[in-house]
Amino acid sequence: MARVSQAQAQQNRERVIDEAARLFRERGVQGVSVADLMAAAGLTHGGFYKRFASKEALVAEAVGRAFGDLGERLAALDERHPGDHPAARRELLDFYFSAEHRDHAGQGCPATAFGGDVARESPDSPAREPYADGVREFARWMADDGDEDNEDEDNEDEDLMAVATMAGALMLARATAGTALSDRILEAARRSLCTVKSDPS
Amino acid sequence: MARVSQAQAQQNRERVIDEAARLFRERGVQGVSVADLMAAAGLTHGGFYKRFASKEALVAEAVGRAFGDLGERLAALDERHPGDHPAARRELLDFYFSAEHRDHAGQGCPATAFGGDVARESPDSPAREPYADGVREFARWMADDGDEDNEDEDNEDEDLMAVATMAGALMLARATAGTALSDRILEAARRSLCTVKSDPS
DNA sequence: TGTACATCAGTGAACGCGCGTTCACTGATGTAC
DNA sequence: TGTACATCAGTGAACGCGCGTTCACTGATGTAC
Repeated sequence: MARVSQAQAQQNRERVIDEAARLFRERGVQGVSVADLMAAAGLTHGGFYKRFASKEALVAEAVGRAFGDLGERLAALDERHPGDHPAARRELLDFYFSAEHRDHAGQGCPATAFGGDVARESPDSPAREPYADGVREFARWMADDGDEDNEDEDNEDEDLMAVATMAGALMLARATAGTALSDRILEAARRSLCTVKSDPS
Repeated sequence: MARVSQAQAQQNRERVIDEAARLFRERGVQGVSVADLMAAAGLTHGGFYKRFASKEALVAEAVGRAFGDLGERLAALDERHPGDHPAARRELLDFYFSAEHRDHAGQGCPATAFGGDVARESPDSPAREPYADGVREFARWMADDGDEDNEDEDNEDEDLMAVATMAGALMLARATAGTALSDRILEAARRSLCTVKSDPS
């Protein structure tokens, strides 16, 4: 097992990014070593720097990948509820505030899972751009009322706040996991957000 | 400089906890070494294990300290607005969503700054209890309408959601710091929360 | 109040370990003819 | 289509470094008389 076809090499690179997107969300950027990542992708650590400039560069790609996966998931929700964005949003919120989501950060919301880590990256860290882009897109999806045109500023605010409340509630629920408070937070969030925007405005 | 009076020793211990509460919030638990902490407190790292069982044990004390400081701050706000809790809450929110608060996590909200780290601690980590206690107390302060008695369940939900929105907005603002989005998030949060509860219910 | 000595807070060197990163090497892949 | 060889994806050992933790030591503090 030494040289490998270009197609295989590209696949290997993608697999490393996928594993990074999962493991970084689950254990934090500092909680996963380069060797861990490469092993998770079925490789040895030595080849890492053939494909990535540094661990920091991979973090940026992992953030982009995680938000990309979220985008695909959101698009799939819209396809399952054609012409009924509020229904898609309701289904998202149902998952978002589930114990399942709280207990599996690795497949979950990147805004929450990467939030603390990106906040502490240096101001010019390459991870910041994909993170901000991802949050913007996420808020836009929450806002999107099909093709209606009530896109005033107050609405934008409201949808940013929906994302903030979602990320905050999920973070608090995870940090208090195992207590009754954690379940209360998830329930309160579901109640709060599912009633605010689920009726056509 | 070797042995030191018991009073001095106790003061030194407190100083280490204070520095931990500050540095852990600023750089994250994994971003600060035991040697860093002891140096910040003006000591050498060797003596650490005379006062603390482990770094993990100090994390728990630092979380408790940070929430304790928050509690004192909230009490001081109430004293500055006697009999007018909504005004105290308004003043808190004004600070909470300020650029100052976003840019100085070390002195800021522990629910936000410790959230990601505590979420990733093991289920039986000693940091979890002070964290959950702190969040409960914080939500209770947000709820407290002086001595009125509209403490029904919906209200509890509402105040948990206030804390979730605050923590989420602050985390997102920090992770997107340096972009226009960050300022928009803070402004939207201020607008959203300052109007919801500032009028007497 | 003064002396003798045990205690122990803090020091600094050391421990094993895992980190991010580098590099000489290997052998299948891709290519030139 | 077949052969000869350069390329380079992945390997595994090694690098310097900083981590959490331990420990023998020091000398001022606290205490017994």
